[in-house]
Amino acid sequence: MAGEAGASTGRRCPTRRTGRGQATCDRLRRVAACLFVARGYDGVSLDEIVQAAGGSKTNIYAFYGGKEGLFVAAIEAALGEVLRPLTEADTRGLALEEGLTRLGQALIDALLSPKALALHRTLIGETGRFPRLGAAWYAAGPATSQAAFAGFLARALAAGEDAGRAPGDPSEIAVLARLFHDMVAGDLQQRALFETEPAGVAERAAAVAAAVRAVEALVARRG
Amino acid sequence: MAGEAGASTGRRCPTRRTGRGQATCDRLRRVAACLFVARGYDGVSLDEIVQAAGGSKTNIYAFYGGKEGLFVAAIEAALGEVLRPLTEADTRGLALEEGLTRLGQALIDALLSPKALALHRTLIGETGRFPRLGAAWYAAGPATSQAAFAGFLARALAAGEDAGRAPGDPSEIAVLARLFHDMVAGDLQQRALFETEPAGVAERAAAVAAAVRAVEALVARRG
DNA sequence: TATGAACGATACTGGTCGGTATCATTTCAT
DNA sequence: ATGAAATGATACCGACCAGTATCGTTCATA
Repeated sequence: MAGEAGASTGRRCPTRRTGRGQATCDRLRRVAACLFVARGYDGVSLDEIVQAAGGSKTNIYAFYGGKEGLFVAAIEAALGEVLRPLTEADTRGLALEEGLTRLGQALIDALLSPKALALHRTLIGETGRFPRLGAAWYAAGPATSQAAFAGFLARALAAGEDAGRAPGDPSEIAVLARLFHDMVAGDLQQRALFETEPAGVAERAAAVAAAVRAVEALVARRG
Repeated sequence: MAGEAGASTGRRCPTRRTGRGQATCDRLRRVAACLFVARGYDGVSLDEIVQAAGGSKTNIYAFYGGKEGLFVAAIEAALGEVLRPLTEADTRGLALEEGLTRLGQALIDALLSPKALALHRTLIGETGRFPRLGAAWYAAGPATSQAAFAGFLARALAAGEDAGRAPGDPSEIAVLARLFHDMVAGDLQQRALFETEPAGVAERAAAVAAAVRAVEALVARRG
């Protein structure tokens, strides 16, 4: 409910923010993001954030309207960074197998990173209290990855060796992208989230390879 | 740390539990399961559980050793029930497509049920505090489903129309089962967990159908 | 039925936390 | 420079909560 708007009572949102104020505001958000991601909403107290970031609780109410506003701002800022390596991967000119393998590796490495796992855990627990954040996570996560896969698939299938075939219905490509995403991420992510140790390099590579082989089989069989 | 053992201090664990006591013990666990699953560990107070279930806080310490013990007992009891319809599904004698479709439907319906979603959300948030529960969830969830798929695949491939082929390496079948599981559950489960409305019947059926088609393509191509 | 253990209700304790109030200090526009 | 606004530090309030203590009531067994 509370964004960056002013608090209901007490200190008003400043109309003329100081340079120092802006720095404190940013510092609070960064520190809060670390702590919230690591230990969840209820696991972190405002006093702890203030102690680690400097400033005072007064700032939190002036800048973010309260604990909930700070949480939303901190998480939203952290969301975009998780899949950065995937969206920035350059796959132009790569053949189907090579490009999918590279994208799949980037995805699984991003998803199994400690930060992504912690963010996932924190967000899923707070989707009830902050529905907007849940939707934002899906958009910045699975939806973004699938779009990246679909973009590459469309190019690779249009320009591939079997270019004589149908160029690939967009919806068919979207399904393919979704299946690939799920085959790469599904099980390894679940295990990383619920068990203690995430999968090692070999297991990740094997999962990606299996998913790539499956997509190739689907492509070869498509009519 | 605390199972059903006695509390560290205060009232000791009774050596001769009364009939009424047993009933209260069960009622506490059932009510606690509902509340914990719905609102998480921190979201429920002992007073609330006691008020809803009858009995008194004293029982919680006598029977379960404290809040953590009650949480573990309640969640563990709830774990086994989620995938009941999947493990009880009878697929003997069914062909590949029909059996996979039935199993896939059972899986997705179980995973998207409100109870399973709430349990998933609660557990994932508490995996840090209760690692044992996270592992138990994976074992009772994905691992169980995959085993069910693998069992059916082994039978179907051995007895199928193309029985003349290799009977199917067990590890190959396990990979196939994992891929099928992930293709059925992955995206729809993510969306249900993070967005507000779970997918409808049509979308579920489409996801299952796509996964079944993919498995058929893989089976046809295997060598 | 008598008796000791198990159980239920309730109040209390020590601690934590979100949010507010207060006041001293710093910043910046004039 | 100067004063009004912004910021920092701190104390405080009310609410909540896990866990304990106490005592009256109920049950099971002998």
